[in-house]
Amino acid sequence: MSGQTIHLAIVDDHPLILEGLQKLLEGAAGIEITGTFGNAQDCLAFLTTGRADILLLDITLPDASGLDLCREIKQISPATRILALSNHSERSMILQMLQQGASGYMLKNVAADELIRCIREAHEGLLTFSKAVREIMAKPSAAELREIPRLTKREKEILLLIADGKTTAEIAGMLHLSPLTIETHRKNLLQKFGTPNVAAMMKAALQHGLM
Amino acid sequence: MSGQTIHLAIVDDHPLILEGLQKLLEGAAGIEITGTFGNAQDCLAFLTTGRADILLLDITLPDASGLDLCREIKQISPATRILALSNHSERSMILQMLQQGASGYMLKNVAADELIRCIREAHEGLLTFSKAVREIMAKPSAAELREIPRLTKREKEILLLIADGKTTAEIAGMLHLSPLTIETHRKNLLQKFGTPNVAAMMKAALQHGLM
DNA sequence: AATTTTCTACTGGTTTTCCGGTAGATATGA
DNA sequence: TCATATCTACCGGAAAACCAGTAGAAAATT
Repeated sequence: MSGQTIHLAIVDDHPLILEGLQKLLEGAAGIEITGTFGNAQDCLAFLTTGRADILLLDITLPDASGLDLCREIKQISPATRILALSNHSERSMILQMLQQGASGYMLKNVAADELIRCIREAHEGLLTFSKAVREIMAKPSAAELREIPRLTKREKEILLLIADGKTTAEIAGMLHLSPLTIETHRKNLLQKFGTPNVAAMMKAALQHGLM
Repeated sequence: MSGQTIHLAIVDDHPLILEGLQKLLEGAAGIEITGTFGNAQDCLAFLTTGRADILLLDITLPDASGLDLCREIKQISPATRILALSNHSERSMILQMLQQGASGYMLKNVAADELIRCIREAHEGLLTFSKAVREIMAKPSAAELREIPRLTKREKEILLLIADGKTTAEIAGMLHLSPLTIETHRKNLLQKFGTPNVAAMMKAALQHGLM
């Protein structure tokens, strides 16, 4: 693999960005741009027959979100390594891209030499970020660490059972408690999360990493 | 910061690991081990008064999960950078640690020089992983990419509103549709996810990254 | 143009959740 | 020992979700 040509594809909705990246990379030894696309659909069409070792992927596209496209590409072309290239600098977005299978993330102000380094590292099968992204990721924001409901042991146990789709009656049977007891716990959980129903509570709990 | 002594704390439930790490690091210039703990509680007690620039954190502890401890430490001591040091090599676990605010992750078989490099990089405010972890992260498993329900545009729209805690009547009002239409969409969503109710559907949707 | 998919809306009913509380027993902490 | 927190259980009822379908219109695809 080392010494082989890296086949690179790029998706970005701005032609100027595509032009700029091509110019930036044309001097890079061992990197060949095999396709550039302005939207998700063209990229997907290319990948069903074409080949890309590395895909530089913007997150904001006209016909799909980069998150959805990332997940879809990893499904149809698992060997393609995806590097997000985006102006989105929120830590949560970076984590979501990783969750969708991306192998790395760079902000659009990345320098040429760093861009090339990241492309090479991704090609080597390594998770890779530009330095700016590594700094962002090492700094969880205050919002992300905002007060998360402190659940008692029993509450957490019941929350997990609710998440498994169990009804109040089922949970009562499993824990050998009265359904009215479970109803009280549910009520308390909704109050702790400040949510009107289970749907919103599940979202909050998962986003806070309580499950 | 560069040239300053790094105050390092370590949490692991195995005394032999604590001993081994101390031995491994005692020759490292600029790294001072300020505390070692065998459980979550002792570590938390230390951090309420003591100080650690970097915390090496095992995930399996006798009195708490490393995930919960990570989140809790970041809340009481946001400046402390946390590096997970674990035998857990699943990509999902790594992502969860990042979500709880960790600045990096290493497997326990990490070499001494790499361990020291990661400690230094974390101290510099950078996200950092051992090479083995970078390789794992760049390789989403097949299970993670398993078939995810394909939602229509309208279904996704309604799913997001459900996740925001809206009732059928509220969603109907917002979208100018009949509540009966929304009920049909809900039924179809439950069938696509194969879940008995909204709670389980929310869990599945979030874990698949559909939101 | 024909077919398929998506979206819309409906029936009549059952099940489940949510509401806004009260309150005693047990466990835990100071 | 005392205070606090957690867990347990209850009231009566309204609101909401879930069930198992049918079915036509519009949009999208072939």
